[in-house]
Amino acid sequence: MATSLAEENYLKIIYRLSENTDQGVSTNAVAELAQTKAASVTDMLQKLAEKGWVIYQKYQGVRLTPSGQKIALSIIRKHRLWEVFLVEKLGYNWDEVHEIAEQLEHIESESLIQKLDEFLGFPDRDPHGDPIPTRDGKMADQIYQPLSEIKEKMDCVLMGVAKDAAVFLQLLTKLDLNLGAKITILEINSFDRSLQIQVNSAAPIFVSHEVAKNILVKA
Amino acid sequence: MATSLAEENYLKIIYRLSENTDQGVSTNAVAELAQTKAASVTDMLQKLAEKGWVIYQKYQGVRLTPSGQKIALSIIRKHRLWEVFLVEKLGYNWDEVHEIAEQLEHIESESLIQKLDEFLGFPDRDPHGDPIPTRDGKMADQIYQPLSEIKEKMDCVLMGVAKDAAVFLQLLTKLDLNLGAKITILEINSFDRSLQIQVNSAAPIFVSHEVAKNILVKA
DNA sequence: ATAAATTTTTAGGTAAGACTAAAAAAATAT
DNA sequence: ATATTTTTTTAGTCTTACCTAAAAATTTAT
Repeated sequence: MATSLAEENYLKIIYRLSENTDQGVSTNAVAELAQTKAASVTDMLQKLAEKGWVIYQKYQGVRLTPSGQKIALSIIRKHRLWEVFLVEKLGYNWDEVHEIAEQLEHIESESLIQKLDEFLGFPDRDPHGDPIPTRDGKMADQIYQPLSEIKEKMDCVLMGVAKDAAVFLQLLTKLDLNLGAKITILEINSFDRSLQIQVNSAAPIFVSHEVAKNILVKA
Repeated sequence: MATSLAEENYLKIIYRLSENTDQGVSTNAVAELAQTKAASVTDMLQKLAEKGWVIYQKYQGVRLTPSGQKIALSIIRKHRLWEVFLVEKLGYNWDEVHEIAEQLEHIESESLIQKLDEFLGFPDRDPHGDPIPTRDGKMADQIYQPLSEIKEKMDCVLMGVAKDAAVFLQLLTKLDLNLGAKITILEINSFDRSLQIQVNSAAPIFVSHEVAKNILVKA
């Protein structure tokens, strides 16, 4: 069945909100991410339920059916492949690609995505370290852990981010915290849980707990 | 001012229909290309006129204003650059790219098109030989002439096509009539104006006047 | 020049996807 | 346990872009 742009965006949002919980996703949470009003969300959830892409019961939140999940994953796959293209082939920085990929993810062509995937050398992570779902709708787990959970004195490598807001990514870039950066944790301050770290053996810097939570590393 | 997808398509269609004539473009002609009804076209023309993109007077047809033309050319520029990408980088054939480019042409990002243009090596023709408008909205003339206008015994090179319907392009491909093919006109049959030609020095073949009209060559 | 045919426009409606305001249900606090 | 607050839903509109049917203008044919 055909999916409209609005429907695809809702499914993607519901998917994202479902990742952390096995509860139904609340109307308000969806409204916030969709940048719309709760009343509009209710409307749309009813429509998505009719089409069989979500399970929705009044006041009980919403969850994706297998077919809804499949659609969401195909949008995410397209989004992430296009991000790889934008960074690897067109030379964008990792903080610049999100908006453009939001548009490109809705282009409809099976063959296009297959050929793009091949052109990019079948990448399995996007420029933010997020796994790219496979063609048959399987997505690898996020195997990396937040920097905030690494112990003092340990070494690790920056493999991804848990948040791709441009302001956050720009901060990381400014601190030389790029994909693949070698990080040594010198000290964790118990007061505010901020970290003193060394990036690529340069002079030590401080990062807040909030930042560390959103940096994903391989120990 | 922002342009919706529908508006962009109308402007593009009006541009195309204006290319051959300096008359206003008729409502019906637009309706046919837009695959919609004349009444819907009238609605839209009034809206486009309010926005200052077309000059429209009841029963008098429509023509683009400079700002409307600028929008149309930017859509055409995007369409053709994406076609180059699809053929040159992703390995599509020239008869497969039109539909996908119809979607990609509406992606909105100045920087994306600049970077794409650069990535492709600043091409000035698309895979069908059509000129790509420049960033500031200038489009080179179609400098090639139809094969149907070349004299007997002359040699020429296939530089483009005047029609990009898939069935036509597939026929050309089957006849080995690809971009750059060397064509020698052996004979023009006065009865039906069909041509006997030789392609890349292979065995002679016949093509109809209709086909010859839509093949663009450099003498 | 008038009649017939065609094209174009107007009028009135529909569906998608958003909105506001008000009502209803659920969650939280006293 | 009841009152208050918050969340969610319903009801009623709006805009965009399309539709059909009928009216009006234009073009073509006689």
